[in-house]
Amino acid sequence: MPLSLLNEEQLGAATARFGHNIVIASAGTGKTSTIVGRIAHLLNSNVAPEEILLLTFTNKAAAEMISRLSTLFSQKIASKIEAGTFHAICYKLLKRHNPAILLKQPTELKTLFRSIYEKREFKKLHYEMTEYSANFLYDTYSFYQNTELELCFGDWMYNNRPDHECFCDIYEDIAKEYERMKDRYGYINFNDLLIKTKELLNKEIFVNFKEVLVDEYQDTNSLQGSLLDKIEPSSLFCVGDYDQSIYAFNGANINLIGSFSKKFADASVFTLKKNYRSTGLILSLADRVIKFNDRIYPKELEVVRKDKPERPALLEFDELFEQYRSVSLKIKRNTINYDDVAVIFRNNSSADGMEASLRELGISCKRKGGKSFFDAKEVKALFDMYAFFVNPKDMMAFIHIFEYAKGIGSATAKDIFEGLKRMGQGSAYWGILKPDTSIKNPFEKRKVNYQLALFDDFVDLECVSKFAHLGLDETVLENPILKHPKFTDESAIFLNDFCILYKKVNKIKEPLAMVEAISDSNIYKYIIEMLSTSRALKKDRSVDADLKKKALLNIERRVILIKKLTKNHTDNQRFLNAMILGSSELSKGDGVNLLTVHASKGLEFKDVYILDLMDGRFPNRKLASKGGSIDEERRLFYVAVTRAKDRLWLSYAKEDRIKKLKFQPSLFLYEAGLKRNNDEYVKLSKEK
DNA sequence: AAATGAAACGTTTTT
DNA sequence: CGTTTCATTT
Repeated sequence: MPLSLLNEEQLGAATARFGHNIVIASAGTGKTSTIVGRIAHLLNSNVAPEEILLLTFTNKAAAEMISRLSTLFSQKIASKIEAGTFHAICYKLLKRHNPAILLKQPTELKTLFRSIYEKREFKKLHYEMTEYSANFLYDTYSFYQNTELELCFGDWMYNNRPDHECFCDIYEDIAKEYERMKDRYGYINFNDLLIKTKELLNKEIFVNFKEVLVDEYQDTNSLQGSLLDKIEPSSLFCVGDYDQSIYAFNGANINLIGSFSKKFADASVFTLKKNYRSTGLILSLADRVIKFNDRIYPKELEVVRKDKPERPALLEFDELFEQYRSVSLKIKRNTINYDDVAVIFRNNSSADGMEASLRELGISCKRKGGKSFFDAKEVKALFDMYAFFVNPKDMMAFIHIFEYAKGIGSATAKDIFEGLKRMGQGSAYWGILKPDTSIKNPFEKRKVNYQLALFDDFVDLECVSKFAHLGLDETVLENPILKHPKFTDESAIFLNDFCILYKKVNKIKEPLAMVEAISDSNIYKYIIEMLSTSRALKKDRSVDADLKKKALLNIERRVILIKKLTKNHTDNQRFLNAMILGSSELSKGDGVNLLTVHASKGLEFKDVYILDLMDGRFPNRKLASKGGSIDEERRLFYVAVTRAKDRLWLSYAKEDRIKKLKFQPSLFLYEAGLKRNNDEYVKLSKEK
């Protein structure tokens, strides 16, 4: 019985009556156990597993809790519980009602946004003002969608940035066209998952959950909050910690947790105070610092551990890389098991130096975040092909693939895609596999720029027979798409290889088989040949054979990793979706954990080293202008510190010799009482 | 419209 | 430092 393992305060929360319950759970107080206990209690009270919805911040967290439940109950019961992130759950629901949706990577839709943005003329209206960049506007729009529920984008922009009044209409218009374009292509992004689900709940669809549980409630944003309102469960069980709210940049609305008991008349508030994780000295350090923030709920942490603790230590260094090297050395000397160690930092930029230093000492480490992995061109290319094969409507994927063909850029690639669609009666799928050869001209007549007079309109199509000598596949041979004047022998072969692969993968349902088919194909080999060559280019434009070999090996390694990722996946669509929704959740190998503070959320380690505690870097003062606050930075510090179970080191360097920067110690080191120098402290405090 | 070469830039965090 | 964006050429 899991409930018997809970302490009194946890048990009280876990067995709370149906209704609106909020649990204020400080770091290390057994939040996860309480949620698991709560679900156990529900199941014991004859609530059916499919009547329970568990919303977590990461899919990993959801999987962990479900796995814990499956040991308590049966696997069969545990797997029936709806559990996942807001986004994952919404995706599931949407897909059920509209199977045609295509979830795309955020950067992908940014490209679409930019293409719309770039057609606008700002300067003609106001010479004296500079408009926001497409990038900034996209991010701002995304933030708007997560936080604003009433106003339209233009009005919201006007309220927030009145100096941009003259552009607000254009901004709004861009956003509207962006929405239209997404609709037209069937694309959706992360925000749309929530927005469209909300719309769905507004009309036809009802979901019926006896209880909805929300983990990490402090990081819920207004949009997610409104989604909860729409679901309107008869019983709501939210768990969070005000002091660990670190997602303001994503619209996390700290007021949701603060106003919970005002919003619901029947609300019960539970507080978990007993900390099992950390030593008293670590906790008192965390507590000293977080006390500088305003309190919403009173909070005293109770230290449960009575073992004799090691004092958290300050590490001071003259130079940035000396810090990384010394900390690495310290880890080597101090550590029995590298997996128990975490190195935590505010900015990802700290990771490279640290990783290099660890590697130098032969210490293995793992970094969270597949960002660089999924951004690699060879990975993108593979997944673009994958995406198109699974979903031939995906025009952007098609364009990206064909940009690799010599002489074909995005414009021609689009022509080809539209052409194939026409050849297949509206579906590129048939346009490739069974083109309608009776169509003489598959291309739209377009207005070309006659002023440049560079190219003719596509009135005079080339003859398909000019590729007869290439020995093309029968489906490609007669395909009128080859009439496009941009096709050369080389790009015709590219198309040919593409079609052959398409035919081959057409019936494949297994992700692993799919990845293998793609990576073994001629066309993929052609692409990685291009990539490795360009990576091995020297200044005099000759190819460094050694570098090229290395580049190919790197690519191969990534392909192997992709193959590994297909493990546990049996469905193409789901695999692809998981790659997008959980692209940052993979971490590989074992060894020291290198983590940003954000990534460390919810984790715990015996030994924790916090790096680069310099004013400007942590706290990151650049962010103040962008909606960040020193309070939020302080919460980040609090989260980082409370990851530590046994030992804690706080480290900073006085200078970056490479970038020629001098640093002051972080304000938080003073607040923690680790540094005493009143002049500096007063100065730093004033700056906030 | 695409390829090539030059310059700039950028480092906050996540689904 | 490596990638991304910009400008120039074909």
